[in-house]
Amino acid sequence: MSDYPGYLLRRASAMAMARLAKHLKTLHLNPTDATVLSVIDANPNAKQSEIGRMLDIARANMAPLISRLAERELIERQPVDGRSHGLVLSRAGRVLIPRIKSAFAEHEDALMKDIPATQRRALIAALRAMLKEG
Amino acid sequence: MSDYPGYLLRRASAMAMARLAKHLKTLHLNPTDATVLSVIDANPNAKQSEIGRMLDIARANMAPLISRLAERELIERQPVDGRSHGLVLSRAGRVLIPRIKSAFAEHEDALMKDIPATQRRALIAALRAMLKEG
DNA sequence: TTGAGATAGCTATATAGTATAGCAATTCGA
DNA sequence: TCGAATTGCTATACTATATAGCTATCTCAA
Repeated sequence: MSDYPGYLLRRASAMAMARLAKHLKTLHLNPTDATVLSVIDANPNAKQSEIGRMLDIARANMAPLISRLAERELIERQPVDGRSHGLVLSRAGRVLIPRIKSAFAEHEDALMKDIPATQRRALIAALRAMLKEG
Repeated sequence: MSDYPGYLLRRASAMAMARLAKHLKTLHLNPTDATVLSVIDANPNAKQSEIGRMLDIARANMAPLISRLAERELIERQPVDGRSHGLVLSRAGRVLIPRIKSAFAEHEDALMKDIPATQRRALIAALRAMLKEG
């Protein structure tokens, strides 16, 4: 429809998110939950405030998100000091990780399917540059 | 944070939308309203279902959006046939267009500021390819 | 050592964007 | 001409995100 990169960005992102959400539905996870789980996997014992900062999720929104994952027994909270706790995956959470990772990988492959390698590199560089001084 | 193009896409889009929304606030418009107005400007007398299809906005969501713009007297509805009507800008709507356009232009410039021309072309091509078989 | 300020987690609530289901009127097309 | 599709619309739901404020805890400099 448009030549505006900004508009293309919006549309492409919305399309990609919808598709990812659909795929993750088989795991009963939304993209954010799945991302949080894989970040916890990669950063065991990180505090939830740290996870939130990494993913740009506000403290207020992290709280119910983490409670939900804890209630589903996908993660565990381990006290670090009096006010914060480290997050780790539970057994069930660890079991889920390979499936999350392959869902992400499939998703990225589908996105990049028709994009030549040179363009991919440029795309990544361009998106990084945009984010750098967001 | 991540090397996943999909995740970068999501973050870049969110950042860009937030920034655009902030700029458009001076016109008391959100990005969607502003986009609809400029599409009506470019396609006078298009039906609202057509606008919706162009911008991928569901019929159910177009209705209140268009009512709002009509209530603010930025657009007018002209009967086309018994069930549909063409949309045109009102005087006030036309007055707004240059300001909307320059807000969009500034926004796109800001996004592309640190991105060399070659990368821009690749970015646009890549985003188009993604959307093509969304 | 203590007091101010920062931080962590949390609750409640508000706002916005989008999705689903369904309705009545109208138009299209085999 | 009659069934199917289209248009505009309402009501509603769901999700993501934003705002404000609370308590408890920790940090650090005076």
